[in-house]
Amino acid sequence: MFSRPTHYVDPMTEEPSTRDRLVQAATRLFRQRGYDGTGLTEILTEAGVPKGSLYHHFPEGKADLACAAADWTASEIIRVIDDSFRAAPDWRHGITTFCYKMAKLFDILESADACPIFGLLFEGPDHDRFRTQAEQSFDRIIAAAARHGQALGMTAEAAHDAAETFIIGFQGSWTLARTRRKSDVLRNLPNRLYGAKS
Amino acid sequence: MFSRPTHYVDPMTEEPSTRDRLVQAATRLFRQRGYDGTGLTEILTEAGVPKGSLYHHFPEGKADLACAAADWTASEIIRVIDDSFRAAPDWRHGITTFCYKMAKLFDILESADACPIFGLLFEGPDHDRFRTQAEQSFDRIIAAAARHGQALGMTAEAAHDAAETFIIGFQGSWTLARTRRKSDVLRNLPNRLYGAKS
DNA sequence: GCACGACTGGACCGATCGGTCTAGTGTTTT
DNA sequence: AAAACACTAGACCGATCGGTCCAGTCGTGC
Repeated sequence: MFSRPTHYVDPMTEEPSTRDRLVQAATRLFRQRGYDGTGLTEILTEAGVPKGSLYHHFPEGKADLACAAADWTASEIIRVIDDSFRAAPDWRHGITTFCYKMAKLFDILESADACPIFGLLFEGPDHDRFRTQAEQSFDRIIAAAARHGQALGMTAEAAHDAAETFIIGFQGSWTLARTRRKSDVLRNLPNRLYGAKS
Repeated sequence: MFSRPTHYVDPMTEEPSTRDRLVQAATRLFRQRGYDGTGLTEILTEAGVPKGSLYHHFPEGKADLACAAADWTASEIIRVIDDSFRAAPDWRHGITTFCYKMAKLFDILESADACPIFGLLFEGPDHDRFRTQAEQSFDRIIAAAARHGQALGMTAEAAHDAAETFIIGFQGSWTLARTRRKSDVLRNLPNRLYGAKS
């Protein structure tokens, strides 16, 4: 029997692993202050982890950590998408539920953070690595949404298109919502995309 | 007679003023690497300006410069919007022209830069100042687009709404175009928003 | 001429950056 | 018991960060 990989939360203990605490602290801070705006010490303090551990789990340091954070975020987003579509009778309902869920998150974050989805696209020295990472994460997210579209009767192509259009609109809406500090911009997105009246 | 304000380009000389060179270098670099990712020395080198001058023109330093850059960018965007609508027979034509112009810019920038419009929203220590600055700039841009909508027969409300929806879609499209390095995402935006076939 | 403000040029500063390195602590394997 | 390994702990490093300061250079008005 091979040992359980330590970078997942042990379901038996309450404590997330050191690695996970790093990833989650990093996710939060990168979203708030951006890649270059966040110092390693800040992340380490928030995670309650010494520097040595960071470079053990992420040999390439900050960039490595950022990619892990992006990956983790994408998975979280997909989870919310799946949740939103679970009981949705049609595409618009699923999208609307997702927007409302995210608007709630937006309010919790006090309108301060970057869009969780597109915050994946960090600037930074290693631009191309981040770009590639972001591209993959987006495609995962879009594919997840498209799957639900297909399950609701769309053709593969139509579903992919609808998912893409939605993610585009969502990203723009989040940013505008942030500058205005109004989560209703997010709740209004379905009306913008699919016509007034819900 | 009062002296000409030195922060505008003297139309008689070719040389942009020191202040303008700073703002333009800052605009370019902030767009490429973000606020925190750009060092002052980098900006100063690119602009060919010593540090003392920066703090003469922008007493509050980097933050001041960033706001000036955001303002300048907004004006440039509005200029492109006005250009795009100059000969447009209807809203969709104006928007389409704008998208094509920006797609061309996107290609020139080699897909590397952040969206010129929403790149205005810097992270940074002084978050609220930047947020306010971004909010005003967005409103200026949206108002500019809405004006053209009204001139083309929309009601004030409809025009504002259409402009807002478009800017939202544009921002999302730029980001997706960037991760995919495909400017066609921008050119396709009118089809997404207003239905296929141009 | 000379004084004065606007502006330039750049040395200098403490703080913080990301990253390295080594010592120490457990746990597992043999 | 001992060696091997996974991981923690944090002191330490040179580089670079944004910002300050002041001496020097103009152009202009008195």
